[in-house]
Amino acid sequence: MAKQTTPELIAEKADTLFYERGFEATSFADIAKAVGISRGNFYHHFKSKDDILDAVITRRLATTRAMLAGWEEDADPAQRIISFVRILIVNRSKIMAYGCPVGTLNTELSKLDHSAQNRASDIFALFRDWLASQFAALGHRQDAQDLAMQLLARSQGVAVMASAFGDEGFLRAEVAAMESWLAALPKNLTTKRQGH
Amino acid sequence: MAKQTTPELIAEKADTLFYERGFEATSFADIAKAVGISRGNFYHHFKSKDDILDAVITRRLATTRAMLAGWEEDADPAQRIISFVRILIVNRSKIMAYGCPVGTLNTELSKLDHSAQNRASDIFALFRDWLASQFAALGHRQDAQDLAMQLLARSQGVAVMASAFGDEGFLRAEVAAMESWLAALPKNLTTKRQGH
DNA sequence: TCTGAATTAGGACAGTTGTCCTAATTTGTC
DNA sequence: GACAAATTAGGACAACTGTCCTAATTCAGA
Repeated sequence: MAKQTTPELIAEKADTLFYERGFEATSFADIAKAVGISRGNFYHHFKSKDDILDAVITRRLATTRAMLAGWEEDADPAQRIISFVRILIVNRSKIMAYGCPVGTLNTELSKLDHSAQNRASDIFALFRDWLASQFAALGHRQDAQDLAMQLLARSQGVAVMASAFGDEGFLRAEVAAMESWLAALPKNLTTKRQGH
Repeated sequence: MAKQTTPELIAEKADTLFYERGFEATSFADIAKAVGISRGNFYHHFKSKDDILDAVITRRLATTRAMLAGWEEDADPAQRIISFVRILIVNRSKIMAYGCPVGTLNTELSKLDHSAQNRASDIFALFRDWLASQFAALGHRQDAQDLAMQLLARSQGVAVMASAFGDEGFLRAEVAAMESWLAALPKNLTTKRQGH
């Protein structure tokens, strides 16, 4: 593994802190402590806190792309979608403690009326477009985007409720229900054409 | 209308600010300005910011109970549930700007590891239990709680995505889909008994 | 080994935070 | 109208915020 530069290390630690505590609630002092550098040193790498947020979003866009690319190794689009659904299981501890990193960041930036909210929603757009292409590969050309948004929204709802109630059982039940829903979707509609 | 006491007025203005900006991002100065009283005056009514949060949650519990009671005037349980779903439409402007007040408060308090998060989730519990009793009245005795949680989660997912993308079309489409789902639910299962 | 650039630590800075105190004012009751 | 209680304004307080500066250190290339 290549050695991490200081800006990369700052972005990584800030990413975790912004997720676990929120953007506003995380101070420079918190990040400095996590990285192990002095507070005043930040401004050689980032000119403001918003700049760090920008780097964190860029980082999340990159890790999301990498994760989606990894799921592409599975030949079956249905299995790829199941990989997406199962991140709820894989990350269940963090999700029950802090919610979904993408959803909660978007929510916070909306409230702060922060200009970076548009870039944050691009992370959602990555998932949406990737899911839509999987649904399209399953033959759902007409409603690929709708199905993608539905699944994305449902995952968000699960994350919010599981975190609010600390209810792992609900999370697991909903993941199972989403997999059943996926299996029950009509397939091989490739040649079917619906009138406009 | 009875004249509002100062503590009530503080709780009302804080309620709005906590919703629109978040709990942490709202300062005493912000609330003081909204109420029109001096900053130092707070401590005669509330001994800390957490005390104000407590009053805000108490207020939200009360307004939620009142709203649910209002919906009870409709004789048809299915229509009552539709009243719930349609708050997404009624409050769409605020939801697209700030998300769901209940969900976003729970999310923020989770991240802050705040002791009031349990009380905040009680607001969700009010909705869940009320919805469950409506589903039970529709004949879904066995799975009333599950259906309530599903509908609650779906609403939360819609609020998160509609706010992230600023997508009113998605919000409206999902409300319509939830109403269709409700209409398609099997009814009059009152006499049916499933084992155990 | 020398030199210029990159990186660092530590602190100064003005502003804001939640909290608390005191003194003045208003209020309700006799 | 007098008086005790409730309520108010305004500011003090230490701690913390994001930002910025300067001087010391480390590093890379000749």
